Amino acid sequence: MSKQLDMAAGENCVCFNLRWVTRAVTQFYDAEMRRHGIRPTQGSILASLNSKDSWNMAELSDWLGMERTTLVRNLRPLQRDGFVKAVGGGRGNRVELTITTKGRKQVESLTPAWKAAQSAVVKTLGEKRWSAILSDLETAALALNK
Amino acid sequence: MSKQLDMAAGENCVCFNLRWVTRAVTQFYDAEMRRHGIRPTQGSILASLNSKDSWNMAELSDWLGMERTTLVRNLRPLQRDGFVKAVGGGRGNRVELTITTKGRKQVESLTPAWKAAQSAVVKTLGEKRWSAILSDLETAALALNK
DNA sequence: ACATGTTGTGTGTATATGCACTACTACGAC
DNA sequence: GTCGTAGTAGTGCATATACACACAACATGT
Repeated sequence: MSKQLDMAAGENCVCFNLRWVTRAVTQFYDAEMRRHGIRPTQGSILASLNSKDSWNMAELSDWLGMERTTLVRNLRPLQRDGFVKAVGGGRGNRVELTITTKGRKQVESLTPAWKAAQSAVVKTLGEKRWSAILSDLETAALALNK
Repeated sequence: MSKQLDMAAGENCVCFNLRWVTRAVTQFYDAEMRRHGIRPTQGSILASLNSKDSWNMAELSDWLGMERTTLVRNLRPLQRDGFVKAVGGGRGNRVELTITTKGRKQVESLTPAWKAAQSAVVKTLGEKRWSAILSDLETAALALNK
């Protein structure tokens, strides 16, 4: 049987459905990661910082697809907890963002929890289907950013 | 060429990718809807209220897949602006949530903006793929809620 | 009548998100 | 040199999110 949804019907709002699923998935990852004192969003930021020596604000926000001013605020708990160091910055000045040693340790100790969540989520549809979905969603998101 | 992603690699975190795409899609819908003074999340809530005469808090949060305490707060701007009426409520008492006449009018005047955004987003991948993706994502989200 | 468990609602605190706006720097045109 | 413009970073305000907790009403067993 086909699973066609009527995309002109309000109940099938792409935005609402994506937000709904994202809430559920985020809660699932969060449940695995919270005992390390790190949220999924923060984990993504740390992982990016861990993959390249130095970033400035605009570069990193671009990479993460996160609004620049959102990133400014999302970095604060990570700076407060000593996972990220920001040198320079202030109005008009470039800031140099780097992950600290403590931050790298956090990424490492976090990895098993992330893997557990990721693997459980991937199992729901299988790797192939998830790969196709993420690839399609990336296509859609990039098309909207034009 | 195949588009297989390595789902064990950190860059392909399902949570991060869903959050990223959802941010982009939400911004897109929001750009269409904001001139009506309504955000996408609020629109979803109003549309639900519009589809059934009376809800209480737990029912509606369940229907929306939105944490109950999140819904309590998300309703506030809608009550403040006179789109939703809450009768009863308070600690321990059931609340009866209903959309007002003003709320119904808002839903109607909002519909063209929603349709414009929905249609533009659907065009990025085509109706068929979006239907399949939403259907799969629903399967995944339900599996995680077990 | 009373204890108790279940259901239903709201608050405290913290993070996540983004538009409009401010403010400073750097650099090129002149 | 200075003037304008593009680039970069941060703030004000409002919404969105959810866990831990508090509290009230109700059913039910004793």
